[in-house]
Amino acid sequence: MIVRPLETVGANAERSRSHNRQVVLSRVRAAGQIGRAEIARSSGLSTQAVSNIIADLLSEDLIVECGRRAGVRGLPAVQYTLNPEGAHALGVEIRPDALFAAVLNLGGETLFSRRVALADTHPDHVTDAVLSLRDIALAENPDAHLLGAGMVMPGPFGATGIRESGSELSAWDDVEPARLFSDALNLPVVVENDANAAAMAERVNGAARGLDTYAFLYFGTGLGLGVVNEGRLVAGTHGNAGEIGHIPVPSDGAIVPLESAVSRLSVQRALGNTGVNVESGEDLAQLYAEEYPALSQWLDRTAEPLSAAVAIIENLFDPQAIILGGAMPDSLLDHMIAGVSLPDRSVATRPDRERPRLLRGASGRMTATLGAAALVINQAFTPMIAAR
Amino acid sequence: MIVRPLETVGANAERSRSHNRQVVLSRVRAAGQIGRAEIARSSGLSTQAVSNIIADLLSEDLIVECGRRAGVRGLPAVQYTLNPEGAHALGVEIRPDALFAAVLNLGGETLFSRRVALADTHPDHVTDAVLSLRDIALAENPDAHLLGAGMVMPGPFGATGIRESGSELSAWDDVEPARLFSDALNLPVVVENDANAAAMAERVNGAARGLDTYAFLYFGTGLGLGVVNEGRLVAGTHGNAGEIGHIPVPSDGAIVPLESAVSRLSVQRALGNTGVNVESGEDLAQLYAEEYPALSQWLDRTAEPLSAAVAIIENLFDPQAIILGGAMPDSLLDHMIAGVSLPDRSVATRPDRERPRLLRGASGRMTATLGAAALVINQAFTPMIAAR
DNA sequence: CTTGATAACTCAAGCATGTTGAGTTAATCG
DNA sequence: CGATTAACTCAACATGCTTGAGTTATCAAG
Repeated sequence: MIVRPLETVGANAERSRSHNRQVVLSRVRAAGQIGRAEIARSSGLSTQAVSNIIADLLSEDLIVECGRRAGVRGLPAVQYTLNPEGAHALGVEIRPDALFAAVLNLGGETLFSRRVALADTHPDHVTDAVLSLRDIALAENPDAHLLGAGMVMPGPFGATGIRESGSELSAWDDVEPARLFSDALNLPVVVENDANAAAMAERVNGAARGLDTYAFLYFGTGLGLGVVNEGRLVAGTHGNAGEIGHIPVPSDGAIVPLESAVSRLSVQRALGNTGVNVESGEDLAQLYAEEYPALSQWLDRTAEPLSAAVAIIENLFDPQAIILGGAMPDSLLDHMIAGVSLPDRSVATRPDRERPRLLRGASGRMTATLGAAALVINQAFTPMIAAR
Repeated sequence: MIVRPLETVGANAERSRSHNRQVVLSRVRAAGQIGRAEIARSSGLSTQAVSNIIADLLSEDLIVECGRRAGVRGLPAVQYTLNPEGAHALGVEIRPDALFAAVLNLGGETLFSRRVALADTHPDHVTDAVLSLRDIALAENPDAHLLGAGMVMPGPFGATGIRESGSELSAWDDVEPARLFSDALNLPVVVENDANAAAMAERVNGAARGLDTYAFLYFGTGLGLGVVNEGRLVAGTHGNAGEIGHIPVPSDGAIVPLESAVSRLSVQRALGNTGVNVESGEDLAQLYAEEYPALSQWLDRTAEPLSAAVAIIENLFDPQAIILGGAMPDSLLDHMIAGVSLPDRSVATRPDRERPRLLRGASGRMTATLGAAALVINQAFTPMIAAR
């Protein structure tokens, strides 16, 4: 029950059905409400096939009937919508010092979220902690029907050049986390890094609703980028794509790694130099509200490197939008977005845009955890033959 | 018969078969030679299903038997390989002043390539020219069985901020090229930009053989990037992903667009300042062999911006390799590759790498044209349910 | 108010394709 | 040389989609 096997797989009747169910579900989600004939037209399936699948989905409570469409000739089409409470997903974020868990429903609404401290990051101990959080979540939501679990772990995965001793969970190097948790939870498990997960959270219930090609600039400890292309994460060879914190950008006449200028750590350092210690997002929001000079200066200095990063992302990925979010107060995110100078010479400059090029996404310390669950929700809507 | 409809489509028996054929073909290509049972194991299909498909492929001459596997217990497995001459693809590159065409076989070998001058870039005229080139190609290769045609056109597509008046084919703005050529040629047609097409050429028969996640830095007029993630092109919202020429990079203390420092145009300008006019790749190769100072200096100056670009690509995409190619002589490409300083702090630095991080790809003015045909060849090996 | 057009939907038969399990064949191993 | 192993074939079977005829509910036109 592990995910990422990645090899494209052959189709048979059973897998076709599973694929078609997801095609139908994704149409229902995209449309909000929709009738069978319309799904059939847009999916290339016969109305009969769609009818059969709809009957299945109804009996599993994944969708519900919601009236009939009137105003046109012919038999009024019975409309269907997602039933948000029809299925749920568990999201877990593992950090060196704490464990976060959340439960989302199909509609992307948060039903549960919790933090527990983590004394020991050894895989066995983490597994126990995850199991007990799962139990608490299920005790508080007895009707939750878990489709699977998403796990967020500190990247980059495997041994790479970006190792910083101490900052990672070294005992995990020989463990295959997906298998470990899948066996422990007895659920399908997806593992992703924080930025990718957070990007998915925006798609399931956030600024990326309705988008399928976008990038999410995630403020974590450093800075990460989650890229979604045609509804699927661009993960790279080892799942380490989007390490945007390390790219060289201009800042005040020098070339620096992006996250040394634009990140939580960077603002903490800047404020620390003035003797101010920020612990939480609230502290930052407070200082921002007070127009604390060192913070304003730091924000001003993010404009240049951030603009460069935006230019890079837009030109390399041609996304529908770039979303900023994560561990940074909304007010600061908005300020940074306002400060970005969007180059006119960019593939993103088009006369027919109907959406801003930069958006603010979900922020706060649960962002990645919610994203972990969102990975599973998104999967429920992603047709599966021929790709993960 | 247009490609890029993009919406995931429902599966039925017929589409499953088509998908499975491509799964089988891709396994045969990947393995070089392989038996039915092994394909079955790796694809999740039954041996019987694979046998049936193999029988089809044999009767269509797409594969051929090539002996039996010996040395193991049990009935020796009959092995199959691709028949390179089993199918062919037409590639066409449209430039403002000329039309290039090529025919590739399934093995990626070039059977035909031709250039004709283009007096008029009006769609009707271009279509006529394409048709007559197709006729010549078929006359010289009467046994060619065309699967489809790939078209390369100057990007970016649609109206964007990167328009440079005159450099584009403005009469094309209201035309849907894929439909136009599909109707004219009566073949399935794929349209891509030059960098993306060139990237595919490397995969079909070049430096990216066996890779499925890589980036191709393409020297055209400017500089483009073709990104392949899990065997599929990352095209972006409007097919304009990979416009790497416009990203800001450091060069000699300044921040410049990458292609102002690293591109064909850039080297021409640098040499032009010394009174030398380079017309062709041969001129450049010649100057390089002569160690012409202005060229050496230009090459030295590419190292810094190119290194930045490589760092950006590696950290954003986590590819198996980055390939440099296009309109630049091999000797210059090699020199540039040697000059790139690969950061140790990168997701690409891993102990278990068995491939260089930078490779030289196909170069020359036909690169993109061959890539156009390669798009079609690649498609023949790409399972199709649930994605373009 | 009737009649026809239209479109969604259902039913049942038909069909393509994959699966299963019982043989068959041809190698290696002991 | 017999046992074992593994690839392969055959035929019955299962699944899930399609097709085409028939039903129902609405709108539009006379």
